[in-house]
Amino acid sequence: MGIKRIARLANVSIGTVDRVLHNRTGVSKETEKKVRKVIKEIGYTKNTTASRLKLASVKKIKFAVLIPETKNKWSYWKLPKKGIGRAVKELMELGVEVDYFEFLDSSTYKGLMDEIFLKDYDAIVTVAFFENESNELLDRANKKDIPVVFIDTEIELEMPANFVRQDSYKAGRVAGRLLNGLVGDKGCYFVVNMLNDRGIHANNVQRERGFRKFFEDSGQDVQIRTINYSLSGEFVVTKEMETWFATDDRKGIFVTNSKSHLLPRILEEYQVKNTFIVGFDLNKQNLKHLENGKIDFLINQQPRYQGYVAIKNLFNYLTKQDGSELNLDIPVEIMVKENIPFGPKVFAKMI
Amino acid sequence: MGIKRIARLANVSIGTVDRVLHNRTGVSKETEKKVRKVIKEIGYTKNTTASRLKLASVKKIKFAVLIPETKNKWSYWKLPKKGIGRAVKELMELGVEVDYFEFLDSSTYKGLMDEIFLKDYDAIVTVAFFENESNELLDRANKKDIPVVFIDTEIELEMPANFVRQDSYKAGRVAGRLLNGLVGDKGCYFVVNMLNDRGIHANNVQRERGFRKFFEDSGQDVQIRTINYSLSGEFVVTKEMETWFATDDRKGIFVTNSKSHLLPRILEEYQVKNTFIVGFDLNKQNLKHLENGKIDFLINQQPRYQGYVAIKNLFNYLTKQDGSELNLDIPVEIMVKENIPFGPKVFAKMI
DNA sequence: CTGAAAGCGCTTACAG
DNA sequence: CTGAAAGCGCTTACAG
Repeated sequence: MGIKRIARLANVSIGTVDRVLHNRTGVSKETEKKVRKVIKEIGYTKNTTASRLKLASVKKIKFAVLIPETKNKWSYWKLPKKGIGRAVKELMELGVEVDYFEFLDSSTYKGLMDEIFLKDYDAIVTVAFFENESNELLDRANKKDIPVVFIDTEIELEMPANFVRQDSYKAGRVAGRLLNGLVGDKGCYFVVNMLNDRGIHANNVQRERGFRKFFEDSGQDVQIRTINYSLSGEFVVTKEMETWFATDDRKGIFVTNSKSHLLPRILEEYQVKNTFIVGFDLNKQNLKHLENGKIDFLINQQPRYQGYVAIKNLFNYLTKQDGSELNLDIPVEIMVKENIPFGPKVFAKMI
Repeated sequence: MGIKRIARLANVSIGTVDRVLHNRTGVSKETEKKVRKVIKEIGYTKNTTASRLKLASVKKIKFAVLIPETKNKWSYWKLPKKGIGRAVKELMELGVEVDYFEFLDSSTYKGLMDEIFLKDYDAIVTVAFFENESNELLDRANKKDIPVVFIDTEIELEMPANFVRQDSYKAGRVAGRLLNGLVGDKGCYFVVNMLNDRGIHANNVQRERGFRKFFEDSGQDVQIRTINYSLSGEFVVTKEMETWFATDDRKGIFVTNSKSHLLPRILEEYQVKNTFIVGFDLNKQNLKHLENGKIDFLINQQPRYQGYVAIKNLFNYLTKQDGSELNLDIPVEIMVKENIPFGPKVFAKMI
């Protein structure tokens, strides 16, 4: 069982077996053939644990993680980072290390990317926010044969890439289904996009597309209006919103990002009743409103799990050539008041 | 770093360090104290991988899995078994082995339990279907210091026990929330329990309790009627069902087990319209009806994941004394047509 | 082109 | 009560 057995059966030393297994030079055609035959016959598979035990001390596996800043107290990005941290901790004794690089905008992204390529990382986990920069990173990584996983957001790139993210289009369809169930087929629906300094996010665009497609496919005669708000500065109620509040009484609002918690207070102020809300992400404010019934559904992207699984799967790829899960579709998890997770136990699944 | 360093710092041999670490006898108080001090100072933690690498060859970790029969083509129990298989495969190179025992009823359960205790298993994964037998198993395991994890179903036992299962009461509440959103507060609701030979299942009872509690808590004036059907033999439409079909036009049906797929055909036959259905489990027939819109929501218990995580967490307990996750609350996963997983990728999460 | 030896961190069996 | 040696399966550095 193992390299020793192969060596014995093939009548060579374990050093030679190792050379064949790693496709290293310095083995005669003859010997190689002999060894490969035995490997195949006994159905050898490498003991990754033993391998890493040895390598942990001499050849670390180093991850570069390039994500948005997490300094902000309620930063969403704390969550994937947490998942990454947990994965790294689990793999620490197998010689895994990580460096974090946190960007602010496309320019800092570029600068940190340069820094990353100066050192020799074995794999990169990042976020595809900027098309040009993402393409550059992927290109440079490919040339150096460094695997990359993009988490959270999928955008179209020039080369095939690995994404661990929720399918935003699908999530939008799910939101359509949920609101439709509550509001009915004669309703008036609103899609609310909250924009930050960078403008609208790729995920939000896809979510709206999916939402609209849901109603299109179902052949229902519903009205859907989109409202874009800028979140730079104070959140103010515009004229557009006021007319919106005055629409007939069956309403469904789909907030395409994590800010759905901004709506209930405003709706109350304007005495808008019977309005259902679907939003994204289990942040504290959103959960509060799910709890008190002012938000009806939240969609969870399992951000912790995304980070965790990106590292784990890259590790499997690097150590076992198992790249089967470098692309991962995170399920669209539907949360209501009654199934929100509390306590560490439930969250354990998502890490 | 490691046992060697401790030995050097404490001026003893690694053998002695090992004795202290494993609380073995044959170390003088003096030496022990000295060694413990160093261990504490350098914040030593054992390298589990190295440990298992050695032990894999001399001391296997053997799991006994005692679950209902999986022979039946569509057996639900194939799923946890699959998850268990995957976990065992992942841990194989660390010396993990498993034996499966499949029972039919309480008597075969008892017989297989006896068989299990004849050999020396390191841990047991089973299902708490039979109160007496479960208590006996737990008691005997406790006496031999063998950890046990019950999956799928939680029942009250005489001693504290580990459960990896979905909270059925909570799942019932979720079902209430979902149907309520669709049917409204003046609706008439039905709870349908499908009984097999063993009578009603503990999970079904809890699901119904949660469902009813949801409406009680929400203070809504709704009618809820329970109908129990025996599934032994043919599924027939009873007089009771017929009166039920004739009730006013807003209807919600909560099927407390995996058989919700039996209803759509019957409702059609009796021309019952506008009736919403919530059921459990992503079996093929249920998914078909979710797809074609005849079932509105399905609740997933992540059976694969339950099996997987039971093994993984028992392994962590046995090798790292980490028993923090032997009790696990599997999230109540809400499925609609738009977020049903297809293909292996998505299911990867649940294994 | 090939082999023998040392070592990763831990465990065990044996010697004293 | 304590230590020295051998070994888990793999990798590396060196010798020939």
